[in-house]
Amino acid sequence: MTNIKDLAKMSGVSVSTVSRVLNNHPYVSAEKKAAVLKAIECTNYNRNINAVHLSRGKTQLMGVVLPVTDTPYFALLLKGIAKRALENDYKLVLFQIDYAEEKEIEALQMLKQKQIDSLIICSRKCELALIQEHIQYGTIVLCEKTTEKSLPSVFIDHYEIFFQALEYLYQKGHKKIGYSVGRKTGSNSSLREQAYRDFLEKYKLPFYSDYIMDDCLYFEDGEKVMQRLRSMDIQPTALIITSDQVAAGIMIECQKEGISIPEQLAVIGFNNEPIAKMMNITTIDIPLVELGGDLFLQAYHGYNSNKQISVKLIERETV
Amino acid sequence: MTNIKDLAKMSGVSVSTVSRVLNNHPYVSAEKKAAVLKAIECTNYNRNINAVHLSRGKTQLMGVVLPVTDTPYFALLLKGIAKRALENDYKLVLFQIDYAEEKEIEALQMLKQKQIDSLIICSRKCELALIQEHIQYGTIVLCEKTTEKSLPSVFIDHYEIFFQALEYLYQKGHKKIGYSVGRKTGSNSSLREQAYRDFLEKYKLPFYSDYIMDDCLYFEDGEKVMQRLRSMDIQPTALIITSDQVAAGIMIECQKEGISIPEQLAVIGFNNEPIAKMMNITTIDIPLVELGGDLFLQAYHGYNSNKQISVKLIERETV
DNA sequence: TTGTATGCGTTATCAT
DNA sequence: ATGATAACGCATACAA
Repeated sequence: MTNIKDLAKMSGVSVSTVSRVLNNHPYVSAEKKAAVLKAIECTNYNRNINAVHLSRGKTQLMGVVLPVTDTPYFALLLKGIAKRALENDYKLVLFQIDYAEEKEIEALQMLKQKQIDSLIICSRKCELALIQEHIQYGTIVLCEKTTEKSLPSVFIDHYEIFFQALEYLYQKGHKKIGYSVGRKTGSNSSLREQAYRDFLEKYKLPFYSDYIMDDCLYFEDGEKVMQRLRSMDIQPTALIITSDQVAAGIMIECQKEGISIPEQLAVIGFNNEPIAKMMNITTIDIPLVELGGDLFLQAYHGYNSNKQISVKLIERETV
Repeated sequence: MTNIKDLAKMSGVSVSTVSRVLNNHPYVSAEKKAAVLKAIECTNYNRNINAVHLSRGKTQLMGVVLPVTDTPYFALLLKGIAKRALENDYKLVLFQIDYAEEKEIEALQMLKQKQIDSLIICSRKCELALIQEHIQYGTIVLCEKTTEKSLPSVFIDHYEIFFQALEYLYQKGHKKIGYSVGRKTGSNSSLREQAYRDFLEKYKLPFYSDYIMDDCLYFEDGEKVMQRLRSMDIQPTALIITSDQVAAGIMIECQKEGISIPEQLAVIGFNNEPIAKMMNITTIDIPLVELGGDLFLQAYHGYNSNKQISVKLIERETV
């Protein structure tokens, strides 16, 4: 492997001059530049980027923490992040951590160790305090509401939108409303449960713990939801499902069983995934790709702000 | 930032001893080790990983090239890769390159520059010769049949399976068969077209160029397929669709229009995605997660082999 | 078992 | 405009 020292020797200049040519610095004469360029050409030279990183203290690498990549929510978020990364010539280090907290901490470690310049945490499991400790080592951006915690974030207000969806169903006459989430852990789920409990409180409605169904991430989980529904003494008349693909699974299951939607069961999906449009599912439109892009840009520029992304309910035919 | 030099000074040993402690080398006395450990504790020391990389010439980073991450095919492949990476404590650098060849070359560059130790190319656009040139810099594993090109790979035989699907439809009485692909570029698509042409040749069937439909990646593209079908003078009686989610889109569209499947239109999907099971779609089962895992392991161990993953047709109710 | 000295490849500082 | 040299932080061959 040839290095700049070799190049310097070959082209009869110093290493500094070679470095200047490599980095397009001004103040280097045309002849010398040509000589260096020629040497680079001849030797098929390649810069050792690790040396550059060590010297500069930066890596042009951004970490992305997410539990899984094969659900629409995270896939679209990642799509938005990756798109902006591509535009800005930044590389992404993927931490697909499958809800393992220790791996989340590992990502924080990598920031500390300067292997990555910044970090986007799409879904958090560790304590906020731990994240706080690490912001000194690089930019960290969260995808949850952190306005009062002085941590950078781009987020949607899950409490607000969930409450809104519940109100919508209530206006339509529903009093027994269940819902599904991906995982019970995570700040989004907490916010949703809070909204749910506040809603019940507001209208003096009873709380049934089995109305909250977790582990609903994939299409086929729609089947599971319907099974659970059957096992309930008092069945809900409406469901809020936090992914359209799960909602679609429910619809297909209902079709098989002859349950008519929305007459016998109302369904609100989430994300406004393409499948929601095709199957006419009433849903919450969340601009996930845009959200991902904003996450990237905020991490990229190191802004310490909190940006809320607005969402809206799209009325279709399942309520 | 404290470094090993500081630690050495603090604990009254040499930098080498500190390094040994850091790397769990044997032959270091308990007292000195304790002293170093204490110094590490006190100073909240962190190793600068870039310096380690420079010194070692390795980064523990593996690159993954793929066009998009939000289609089931690539999402599941990535899932398999990420799973193995997690197990083996390896980090992934994601090149979500959106079919841009120059970005593919950039990944090759990063291998050359030692920013990544190895590279998995899930979908290729650049010349094989270019890849050949780069294997000297690190392990590269492809996800396509490369048996004769002496390039490492884990693959499925798209020609064979496509031909088999065509034969299956022919046995069922279909003579006008169309198909869809994600992109026309890419080796998989070429193989499929070859199988298609050979099939037509074998049974002396006519070739209609509009029977090959590209840009079918997402659920909503099912709508597009049906539109194209309507515009044809002679409509196919059967379709091979290279993603179950597109096939699902087609089924929903057909349901809306009152076209009965398989009576009026037969459909074979691909990948055996969860949606295929729920909607009873006849499909080609491809163990994508396993395939992804094998891609990782081969890149990880640097094996120079060619592993074929077997697939099978799953008969359900759409043919 | 421990320490010294050198290398890794580049950038940055400071002369000239 | 150019060059010498000192960082950057760590690993390791070699000597002791």
